[in-house]
Formats: sequence, C-alpha cells, structure tokens
Amino acid sequence: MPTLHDVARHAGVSIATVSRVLRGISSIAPDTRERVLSSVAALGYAPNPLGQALRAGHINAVALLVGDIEQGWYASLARDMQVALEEEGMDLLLFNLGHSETRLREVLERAVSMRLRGVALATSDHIPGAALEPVRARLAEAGIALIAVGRNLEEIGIPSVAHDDEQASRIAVGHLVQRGYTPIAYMSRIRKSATGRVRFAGYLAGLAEHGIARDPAMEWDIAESYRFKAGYNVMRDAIARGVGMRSVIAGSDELALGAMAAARDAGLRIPEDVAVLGFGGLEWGGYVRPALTTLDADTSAFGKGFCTVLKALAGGGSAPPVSLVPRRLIARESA
Amino acid sequence: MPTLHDVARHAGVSIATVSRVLRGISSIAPDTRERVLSSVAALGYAPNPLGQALRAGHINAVALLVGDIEQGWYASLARDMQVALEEEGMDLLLFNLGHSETRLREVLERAVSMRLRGVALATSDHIPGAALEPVRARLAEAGIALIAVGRNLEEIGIPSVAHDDEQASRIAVGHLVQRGYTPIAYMSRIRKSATGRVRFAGYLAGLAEHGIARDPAMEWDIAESYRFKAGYNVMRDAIARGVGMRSVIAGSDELALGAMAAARDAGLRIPEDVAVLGFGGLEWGGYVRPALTTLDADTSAFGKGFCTVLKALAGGGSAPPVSLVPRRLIARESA
DNA sequence: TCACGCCTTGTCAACGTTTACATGACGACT
DNA sequence: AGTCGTCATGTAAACGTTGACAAGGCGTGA
Repeated sequence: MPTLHDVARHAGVSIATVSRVLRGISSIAPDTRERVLSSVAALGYAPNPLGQALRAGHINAVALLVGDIEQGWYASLARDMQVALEEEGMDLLLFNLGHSETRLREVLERAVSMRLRGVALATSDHIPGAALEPVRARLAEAGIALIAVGRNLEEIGIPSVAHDDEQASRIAVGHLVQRGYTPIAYMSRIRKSATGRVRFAGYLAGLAEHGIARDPAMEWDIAESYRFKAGYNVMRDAIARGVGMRSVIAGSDELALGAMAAARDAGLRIPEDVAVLGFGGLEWGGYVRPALTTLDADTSAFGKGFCTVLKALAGGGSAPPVSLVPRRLIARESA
Repeated sequence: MPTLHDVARHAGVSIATVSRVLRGISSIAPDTRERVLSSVAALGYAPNPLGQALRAGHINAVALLVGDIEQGWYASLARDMQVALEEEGMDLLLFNLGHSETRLREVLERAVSMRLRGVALATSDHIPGAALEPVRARLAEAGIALIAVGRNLEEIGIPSVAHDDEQASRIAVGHLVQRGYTPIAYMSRIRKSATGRVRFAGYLAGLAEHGIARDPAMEWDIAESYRFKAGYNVMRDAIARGVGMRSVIAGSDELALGAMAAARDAGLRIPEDVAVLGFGGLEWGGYVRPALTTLDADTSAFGKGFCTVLKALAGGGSAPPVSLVPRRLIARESA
C-alpha cells in the first residue's frame, strides 16, 4: 500500500506538499500539483483512513444501534442510513442490541473508545434516562453525537428524528371509526417501548376525539417484542376470551400479520369480522391477502435527517430537539 | 480520554509496561501489574482502537456487502454476522451495493484503503470473475480476506460459505412431485444471479431425477431483482398466458409471496389450483395464509463459518474452497 | 538598494499504540 | 569472584496523517 511518503518520493516533494495538494488547502504551484497528482495516480495512492482518524481523533463512522435488524423496519432504516452516510463520506457500523440495557451501555462505551462521529439509537425499547447518564457524559466529552432515530427521546434530552406516532395513531383510529370498525382494540408493546407508549397515547387521544370511551379489555400490552408470534398469541387469546373487538391496531406490521393469521385460523374473515391495521409500511404488507392496511414508515427522511442533526451538533450548534415526520395511511384491504 | 501515557504516569511506570500488562504478554512483577491495573480502573482507560489499528496495519472490522439489506434474508444474515464477529472482537461495516458492479469495485477498493480484516460478499448478483481481478490482487496484497457468504463463488476462486442450493432445489422438486403438483414451474433470477443459476441447475437435475422433461415455458427468468413485485408480475403474466403449471418454485420468499398474491388475485386457490414454494425461510412465511412452504435459510451457520474461514486465511493457511450447509424444507400449507 | 510581504515548500511534532532493543539487577553456576 | 542467564522495565521507533512553524525565493514599493 503506497503511503504519503511513497508519493512524496515519487514526485520529488515533501509529504506535507502531497497532503496539501490532496486536501486542496493552501496555494500550490500548478506544476507541483500536476506532478503530485500524477504520482498519486501512478502509484494508486489512497489515503489511509486510520492515519487520518488517529490524527483527527475521530473516525468517520457512525454506529447504528438496532434492536434486531431482522425486523423489517430496522432493515429499511439501515439501508437509508447507510446510503445517507455514504454521501457524507461516512461508514456505518451495525450493532444488534437485542433487548439488553447493559449491552446498550457497553456498545455506547465502545463507541467512545472507537472515537466514532456519532451514534444512531434506534431500539424501540424503553430506556430510563438515568441508565444512560454516566455514558452520556462520556459521549459528550468525546464529542460523539447521540441521536435517536425512529423514536422520540426528547424527554430525556436526546435529539430525535422520528415519526409522529401520536398523530399516526389518531389517523388510524379515525380511519377505523369512519369505516365503522368499532370497537377498536390496540395491540402493542406499551409499557416497555418508548414508541409504543407514544402510539398508545395517540390511540387514547383518537378515541377521545371521537367520543369513544376507553375500554381496558381492548388494550393489549405485549410483554415480549414486536414479532409475529406475539401478535398471533395475543390475538388468539383475545378471540378465545370473547373480547368483542371489531378491529385491531397493531404496533407493527409483524404483530398485525400475526394477528391476521390468528383471526383466520379462528375462522374470522378480514376485514368483515375483524379489521387489522399495522404500523410499518413494510413491503410484504402489500402482497399478503388481504393486503395489509398500514401506517407507512418512510425511513428515507431519517438517513438525511440524522446527518443534518449530526452536522449541526458537530458544528457546535445545538440541534432542534425533535424533528417529527408524519406517517401516511396506506389503506389496503385489511382495514 | 485517558491514554496509555496517562495511565503510565498515574501508575509511575512506562507506557510499555502498561501496554504489556494490558496485553498480558511477557512477565510483569505482580505488584506492578496490580498498580497498573488499578490505575487503568481509576482513569477508566480503554485502548484506542485507532492507535492499535494504525500500529497493526489492520482495523478489526469486516465489511458486509449486501445487495439490499431490506431483503429479509440479508437482514437475517447481517444479524448473524454481527453477532459472530462481535464474539471475535470485530465490528461490522455495512454496505448496500444495489446491483451495480462498479459500486462493488469501489467498495472493495474502500475496504483495502481502510485496511479491514475481511470482506463478506453476499450479493446474489452474478459477478464475472474478470471484473474482480485487479481489485482481488490488491485485496490479497493487503491481506484482506474476500469470502463469499450465502453464495458459492468457488468457480472464480473465492472461498465460500453457502447453502447447498443445488440439493435444495432437488428437494423442492421431489416434494412437489410427491404431492402431485406437476408440472412444476421455476421462477427466479437465473442468468443474472449466481445463486439463481445453481438453484436452476438443481431444478433441472430434480426434474431429470423424476424423469420429467424440461419445458422452457415453465422456466421464468426474472430480469430485475428478487422482490415481491417481480414475483407478482411474472406470475400474473404466466396465468394470463395460460401456462399450465401446477406449482411454482420461487427463488426467494419475496418472489413466492408475490406469486401467491397474483394467483389469488386471479382467482386461483393455493395450493389446490397452484402450489407455491419459496426459498428463504423468512419468518413472515409462517404467518401468511396459506402459510408458505419454503426452503429455510439457516444463516446462523454463516456468521461462524465466515469467522472460521477468516481466521484460517489470516493464519496463512488456505481455507477450504467451499463449505455448503444444507437447506431443510419447511412444509407448510402453500405446497 | 533595502525592507517587507507573499507565495511555495520543507521540517517536525503529534495523535496512541506495540514491540525490538537496551539496561540494570539479581541469583546461580563454575 | 567472575560470568552468564533470567526477569523486569525503560527507551525509542514505527504505523500514516495533518498542521503549526520556519525558511527560502522573488517581486514590489520606497
């Protein structure tokens, strides 16, 4: 691998000159620049990011912390983040957190020891603000931006780029009410998930808007995760208990599909007997039958949004605490 | 951020001693070790990976090159890879390639300029061996292992950890024949995809095994990608053309679901009128109705497999050219 | 002719780590 | 008593980059 020294020797100049030519900084005699550039080309030189990083004290990379990349929404987020970061010349480190809080802390510590530029926090799990305090100080000290993506962590002082889930839930309730699919059940992680709580609040607000009384029997908090099986089990049990819901809002497309499967296995028709509405806008939702009605999750705004906040923070400025992007209802067949 | 120097000063020793204590190498007087360790703890020192990497000439990270992480199988692979790499103390850089060959080369060049440990190549796209030649030399020179994951690139001399797709297709054909679902159509990317070609070969072999003549009308090569829409369109057109298939083997679960949707939109029952069998074992396949019969893709072997090959290659040894893990048929309702 | 300033370039230190080499002390063996 | 080996530790160089500082050359204005 050729280094600055090799190029310098080849071009008959000092390494500083080569560096300056490459950086485009300060004035360089035209023929020197020419010579250096052709040496660079001849040797196939590419700067070693390690050297740059060591010098700068920062590596041009960002960690993306997801709960489990296998969940469709995280994958789509990862794609957008990677693309957006690449445009800024940064790389994406991927970390699966699972649901462990200690692991979150470990990974954050790792981010500081690696001198990353920033961390995109995208788990849906609820994070007690206090749990993060010590490591947040270290992140701040090291100049590493901590930004929530796809969830609103404003309340614990973390700048966030997220969906407006409160409004989304209200839209969902409005849609179901309008189609006559009441009573409306709500199935999601509620207590253990930050996004879940916001969505639940929106659900309650939506009910209130339409003068519908809240019914605890319709509120299904899922302990585990947002996956298919949970949706299946909860729906199956609700049907078995004879809960009289006419529709279900599910906290993710995965939950929704699980619920649909349970309903159909119980002989119910969708949406005639029970309507199902998901959160996610995952592509397969358009191909299952009946096609899933869902609140889309346009992640494309997130990659860019993250970079914007990151640069604002790096510039020393303070980023706007939250930027909320609206969700759109994709009305298909299931609700 | 405390450095070796800080720890050394705090403990009253030289930085070399601190390094040695941390590395556990060479002999250290017990009380010195004690003193150093407590200084490390007191200062909260963590080694700077940048310094280490610069010294070592390698950064402890691996790039994972996927076509599009949004495709379920890549996401699951990414998870497994990350977990396996973490166990080895390595980080995962994620790159979405799309279907661009130039981009592949760029990313590989980037891997060498970053001095990564290795590259996991996981796109399904066909790669002409010649396209890679120059950059492969540079990778080899820089000691960066190039390993195919989830696809067999043995033919162009790249060690591979993959599924035995040839056998998998034969299993699929056998299953469909046994259930009487003939004639069997085959829908996949064939020419443009390395995995697709292997699977197609297995399909042909399977037909031959059962004495079934090959019928070009049943061989649907998909130009685009492995996504839902392609499956939908191809199936819809086949139905419109009146192709008399009794079942379809689809090259991915996404294609399969798309095909199922098209069949049902055309009024066909699954599997009574047409059976559908996918490749992938994605979780949602168990929750669509009818539940998707598919060839699973146990990625958990891949993360570990990749690390094994990586270490073998790093040790100077030559890795076994291919390690093929078998696929299992998950027989559900659709076929 | 001299002083000054600009343009261009070189020298060198620093980022944090690892390790080859050197040093010194101490015990053991001849 | 002298030599040697071992153990514990320190010194310094190297990895590749950037940027502060210095220095040389040259033109311009007085």
